[in-house]
Amino acid sequence: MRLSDTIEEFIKTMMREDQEACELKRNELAEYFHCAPSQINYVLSTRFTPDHGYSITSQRGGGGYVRIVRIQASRVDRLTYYLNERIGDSIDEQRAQIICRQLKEKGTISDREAEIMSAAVSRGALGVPVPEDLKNVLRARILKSMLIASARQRPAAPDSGAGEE
Amino acid sequence: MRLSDTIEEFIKTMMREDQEACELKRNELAEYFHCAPSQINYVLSTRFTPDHGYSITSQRGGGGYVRIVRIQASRVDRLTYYLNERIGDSIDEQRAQIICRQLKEKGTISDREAEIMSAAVSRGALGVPVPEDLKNVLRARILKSMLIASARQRPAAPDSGAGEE
DNA sequence: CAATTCCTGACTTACTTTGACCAATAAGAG
DNA sequence: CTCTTATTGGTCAAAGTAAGTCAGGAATTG
Repeated sequence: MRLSDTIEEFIKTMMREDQEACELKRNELAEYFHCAPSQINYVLSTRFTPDHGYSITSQRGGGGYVRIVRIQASRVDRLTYYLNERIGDSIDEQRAQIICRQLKEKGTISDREAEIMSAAVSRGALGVPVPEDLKNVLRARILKSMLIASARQRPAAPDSGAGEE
Repeated sequence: MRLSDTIEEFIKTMMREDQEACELKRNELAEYFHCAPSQINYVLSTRFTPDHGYSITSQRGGGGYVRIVRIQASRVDRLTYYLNERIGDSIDEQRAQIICRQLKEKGTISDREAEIMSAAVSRGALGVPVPEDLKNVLRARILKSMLIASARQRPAAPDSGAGEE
């Protein structure tokens, strides 16, 4: 069995115990498996991607960590679909807006979230001197990042009024 | 857990008791946590800056102290302030992230929205071949667009744990 | 044997902690 | 009242800790 597979298993076992998230120390894990620390990154980047239903956050420096969060199973397929089929490496403004609207109508994201996402990929926001092609690449990256971030969290509560002040 | 985080927590707890302000003795606190006094300054300068919504005043010499005051402003003032002063025409990733976190703590945006905004201006999302300066200009434009979009909507419903940590 | 996947190490970036030295203030001495 | 001196807090740079990136070599697979 490959080391990567062993490490993958190990992490998934941790995951099973902690249910929806687990935290690990990259260097400790590397030492435990007698491998280079970057091996851990390899495993994470090949087996714990959003497509696989995971999202990673980390922190460097003293007390650093790597946190792996499981994306709810019910959302993985749809997320994968959006990330790969609908968005891909490049997307124009109009199609991006449509996606935001659809996600809102399906209740995947709230009205506010849809507005925020739309705004982030709007012509206005990206009105900076770079070629249109590049803007579309940017749109794709930004939109995907936002979707992954929203999938990582608990589902959107249908937003109603109320707030501070 | 990191010492800095522990100290941050400690101060925030003091803060909660005393409501909007608290006063501490730098050396006492350092001794209490068995650390260098300058560690306290580190915590203050990384977690209690005006950007984080706090203002610090201090006095040296006998009977010296450090006083931490929470800044509060109306929603409209805050939005104007954020748009013009804090973000401006260009902003780096870290500062953008702090703004998202602070808006969340203030309850202006939800946890999910904070994650989404953070993701939109993250290094990952903007990881495209353009010079760093331009990325910061983009960050500013994107973040401002999102803020304006969220302000146009009804206030965020606190979607989870809510409140500042 | 070509393509893919796996694994490593050198280099980079990010965050934390400490310590040596500096600056301000209060309190007491002259 | 002025001049020390003890008592605080501030600054900054260096060392410490930990994760990320990337190019390339090794192993596996078709």
